[in-house]
Order: sequence, then structure tokens, then C-alpha cells
Amino acid sequence: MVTIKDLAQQLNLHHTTVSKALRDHPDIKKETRDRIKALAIELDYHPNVLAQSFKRRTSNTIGIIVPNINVDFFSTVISAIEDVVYDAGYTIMISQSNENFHREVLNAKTMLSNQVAGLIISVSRETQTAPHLTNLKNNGIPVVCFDRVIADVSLAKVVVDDYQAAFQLTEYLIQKDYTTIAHLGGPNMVSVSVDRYQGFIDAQKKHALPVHEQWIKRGGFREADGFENMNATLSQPPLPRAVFAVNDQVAFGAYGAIKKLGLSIPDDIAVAGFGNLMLAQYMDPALTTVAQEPAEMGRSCAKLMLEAIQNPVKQTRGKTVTIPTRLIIRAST
Amino acid sequence: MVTIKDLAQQLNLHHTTVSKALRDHPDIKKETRDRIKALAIELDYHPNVLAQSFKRRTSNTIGIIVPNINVDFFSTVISAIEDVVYDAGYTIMISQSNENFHREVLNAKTMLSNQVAGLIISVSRETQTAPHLTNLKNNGIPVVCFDRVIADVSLAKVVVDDYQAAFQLTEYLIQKDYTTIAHLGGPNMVSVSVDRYQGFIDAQKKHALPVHEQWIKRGGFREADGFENMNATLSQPPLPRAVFAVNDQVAFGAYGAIKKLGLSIPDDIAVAGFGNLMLAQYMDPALTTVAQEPAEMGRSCAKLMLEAIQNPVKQTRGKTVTIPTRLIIRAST
DNA sequence: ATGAAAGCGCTAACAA
DNA sequence: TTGTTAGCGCTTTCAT
Repeated sequence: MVTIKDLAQQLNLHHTTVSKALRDHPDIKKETRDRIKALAIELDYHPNVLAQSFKRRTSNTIGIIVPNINVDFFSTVISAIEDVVYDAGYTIMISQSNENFHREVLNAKTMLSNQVAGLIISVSRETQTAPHLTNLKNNGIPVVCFDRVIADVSLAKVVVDDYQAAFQLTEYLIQKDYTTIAHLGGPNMVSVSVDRYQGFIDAQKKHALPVHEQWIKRGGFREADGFENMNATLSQPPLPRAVFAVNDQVAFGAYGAIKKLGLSIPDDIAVAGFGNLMLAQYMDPALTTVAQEPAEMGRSCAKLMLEAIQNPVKQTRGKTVTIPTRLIIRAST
Repeated sequence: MVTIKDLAQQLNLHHTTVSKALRDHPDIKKETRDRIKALAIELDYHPNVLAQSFKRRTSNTIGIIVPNINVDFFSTVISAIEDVVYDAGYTIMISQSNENFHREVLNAKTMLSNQVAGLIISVSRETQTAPHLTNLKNNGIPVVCFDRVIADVSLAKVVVDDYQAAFQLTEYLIQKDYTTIAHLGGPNMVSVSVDRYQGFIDAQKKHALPVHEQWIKRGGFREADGFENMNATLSQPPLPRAVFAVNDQVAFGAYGAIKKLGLSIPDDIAVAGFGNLMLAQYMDPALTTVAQEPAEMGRSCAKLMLEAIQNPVKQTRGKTVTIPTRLIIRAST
């Protein structure tokens, strides 16, 4: 690998001169600068970014931690983040928590050790406190949480208004005359589960509908969880007229359980999800759901991060951006 | 951020002693080592990985370049890579070429500048030569290509036998008595397009079926490309009895075009894809396709890379790993 | 306009 | 067993 010293030697200059020239420092006169740059190209010089970052005590890398890359929502967010930060000269470093708090803490440590310029994270379902994140903040590294967030005022956040979206969706169901509605919820302590659940409850209260405990289930975010919980619901009459699932995967699981009994969607039981996975439109029947605009979330995360990096003082403390959702009505309701 | 010098000072030791102790160097006696480690934990010391990598002249980062993270196939591969290399102490740095050769070259340069320990790449559809990759090789950085590869003997590769899989799928169609088969192909110069096409052709030749030029289309990898090319095929009678699409997305586009005319799949025209996206099983009718085992590909890429890093001499030059495929027969044929 | 000196945090070779 | 010296490639400050 050719270094600035190699360039300097060949041109009988000092390496500091070369360093300045390559960065267009006004000290160096145009002619010298041109000679240096020409040789740099000729010898295929690449700056050692590690050395630069080391010296600057911060890198051009933005860390991202998600439960799993291989989830449409997360990969779309990440893709959008990369698109934006790339244009600003940053690269992204990714790790997966695999929904494991301990691993998430290790990931955060690695990000710190790697002197990332900032961290964008959607926390694992086990994560309930944020010392590993505030630790980064305390070391001057801005943190942006998205989607699944932690209630900590010092962290910037990009979220959808899960409560509002769930409220709106539930009202729509009620207005369609589905007055008995079951809920297939997510894990207890995850912010999105809680907020969607609360929106669901409050919409029913607003319309003076009784909430039936036996129609409220909790579980995971996966198809299998939806299948299992829907089976449980179906085995305890009376049956609800509609089901609101915490996300689309869970709704797909519910489809399986309902169809297995030979019941019709939506004639016997209507189903609504949350997230608008690509699959949702192709299901039979197509699934009513809430679009979350993950690309928009990613862009917001990236912008917020770049802002925080450029503004290390105020660091957009606790700033929260809410991305609008869209109710998408399809044949399943 | 606390450094080894801080630790050294507090313990009245030299920082090199601390450095050795933290790395369990046998020079340092157990008692001193324990004192040092205890203080390191107490002060929440984190090694500056950038400084370490800078010194070692290589990082613990493995670069990944893909056309787009937000494609189920790629995100699954990446997820598997991360799982494997994480256990070996590596992190991953990702960038997207967005199917653009120029950007891919820049990405590769960035990876080089960042002193990545290795690069794993699936090339853009515009990429036909590999100087940017051999350049990395020449700088001692191992390169592993996967799925979409470049014919260059010096690069390690992880692929599926696209030719063989397409051949097998085509034979299956023929054996089902679909004797007139159209092809919705991918871009001209991409390895997977070419190989799948050739398998398709050769299987027909083997069974002495004539190949009709008007049933061979070329295009992109997206749903819209499939829709467009299928429309073109449908507008020029006679119609084929079956269609083999270069991938599942293109097959989905074909579904749209066929259904729009009120034709039935598979009664009027059978459809087969390639890739086994999650969607494929949910389509109506469920899509016959070829499973590619992306997670398996990812694990192979990671293993090959770790091997190459540990073995910088032979560097697994041009070694090729072929991942088996599975023909998945569903209702669309 | 250019050069010299110093140092970022760490490790390796050598000295005590 | 511990300490000293030197240097990775780069940038910043100060001298020439």
C-alpha cells in the first residue's frame, strides 16, 4: 500500500506537504498540489482511513444494530440509511442482536471500540433498559433509536405513532360493524406491542364496547405465535367477529388457524395486521394492515444522525420524529 | 475514553505492561495481570480497535457489497454471514452498489481504504470485469464472490449450479408434458441469467424440442420486467404452454400479465420461477420454483473468507463452492 | 510555500 | 518480570 511518505519521497517533498495538498489546503501552491495529485493517481494511492480515523478519534462509520437483518422491515430501513449516509461519506457497520439483550450489549461495546461516529438501533425484545446506549452517549457518540425504542429522554427516536395507528385501525373495524374484536398481541415489554394494544383498547372504550379478556392474547412477533394464539382463541367460544394482530406475520399465522377450521375471512372472522409486508397484498384474501414506510424511517434516522454528528453540542437530545402511517384497507376486513 | 496509559499511570506501571497483561501475554505475572484486568473493568476500559487495526495494518472488519440489501435473498445471505463471522470476532461493513458498476468500484475502494480483512461481494448487473476486485487481491485482501460472480480464476466463489438447476426444472416441465416453453430471461451479461438460460435451452435440446426465438425474452430482475415481457409474449400467438422465469419476482410479474387476460395458471399457461422467495408459497397458485438456500450460501461465504484470512498464502485462490439447490414443485405447474 | 516536530493508542523488539 | 524505544500513517502546530 502506497502512503503519503512514498509520494513525498518520489517528489522530494515532505510528507506533511503531501498531506496538505491532498486535502486542498490553501498553504500549498497550485502547481505543487497538481504534481502531488497526479502522482497519487498514477500510483493508485488510497488514504489509510484507519489512520485518519485513529488520528481524528472518530471514524466515518455509522453503526447499526437490529434484531435481525433478514426481516423485510429492517433491511428496508437499513437500505435507506445506507443510501443517505453514503452520500455524506459514511459507511455502515451492522450487527444483529438476534433478539438477545446480552448480545446487544456486546454489539454496543464493539461499536464503541470501533469508534463509530454514531449508532442507530432498534432494540431487541428483551431490552428494557438502556445503560449500554447511554454509555455511548456519555462517550460523545450520538444514538438514534427507531421503531422499537426505549423510554429514555436522552436518546433521539424515530417512530411511528403505533398508538394512533392502532386506534384508527380499530375504529375502522368498529365502523365496519365488527363489534367483537380479539387481539393477538406481541411481547409484553416491547414498546410497539404496548402502544398498539393501548390504541386498540382505547378505541373500543371510546365506542363503549366491552373488552373481553379471553380475546386478548400475548406472544411473539412470528407467524407461529399468531397461529398458536389464534388456535387458542378459536377453541374458546364465543368467537370474535374480527382479529387485530400486532403485526402482519402474526396475522398470517391467524390466517392459517382460521382456514384450518374451514372458516372464511372476512365472512366468519375478519383479520387485520400491522406493517404492510410485501406479502400482505398477495395473501388470500389480501390483508388489511397499516403501512409503516420503513424507507422513510431509514431516511429520517440517517438525517437525524448526520445532524447529531455535525452538532455534537446539543446532539438532538431526545428529539423524536414520528413518521406518518397509512391505513391500507383490503379484502380481509 | 480511558486508554492503557491511564491504567498504567494509576497502577504505576508502564503502558506496555498493561498492553501485554490485557492480552494474556506470558511475560506478565498473574498477580499483576489480575490487578490490571480488575482496574480495566472498574474503569470500563475498551481497547481502541481503530488503533489496534491501524497498528496491525488490517482490521477485524469484513466488507460486504451487494446490489441492494433490501432483497430477501441478499439480506438472508448477509444475516448468515454476520452470524458466522461474529463468532470469530469480526464485524461486517456493508455497502450497496445499487446495480451500478461505478458505485461498486467506489465501494471497493472504500473497503480497501478501510483496510477490511476481506471482501464478500455479489456483483452488480453492470459488472463484467473485475479490476476493482483483483486490485484488492493484489493488496492482500481476500475476495469471495457469491451468486452473481465474475469469471476470474483468482477469486473464490460460492454459487449454486444455475445451469444444472435450470436444466432440471426444464426437464421436469417437459416430463409434465409442457412441450412449448417460453423464457423470461434476466440481463444479458449476468452470470446467473446466462447459466439459467443455457440450462433451459440444453434441456429442450436433449428432448429434441424446437426452441422458438419469439418465446425468448430478456430483461431485468424485477416484477415489472416480468410483467412487460410476459405481455409481449402473450400478444404474439401462438402461446406457449409454460413459462420459465429467471427468478421469482419476474414470475410474479408474469402472473399479473397472465391473470389480466383471464387465463388460468397452470391450465392455460404454467409458470415456474427461481429462488423460492417466501412469497412464492403464498401466491395463487403457489409457485413452482428452485430453492437456493441463501443462508447456506452465507455460511459458506463466511467460512471460505475466514479460511482465506487465516491462510494468507494460498488464499483459497479461485476455489469454488457449489451449494445444492432443491426443485420445489407447487400448483403453478 | 514548505518543512520539522509531536502525538493519537497500540504493539513489537529489545534492554534492564 | 517489567520498562524503554520506536514506529504504524496521518494531521496539527509551529518554525523556517
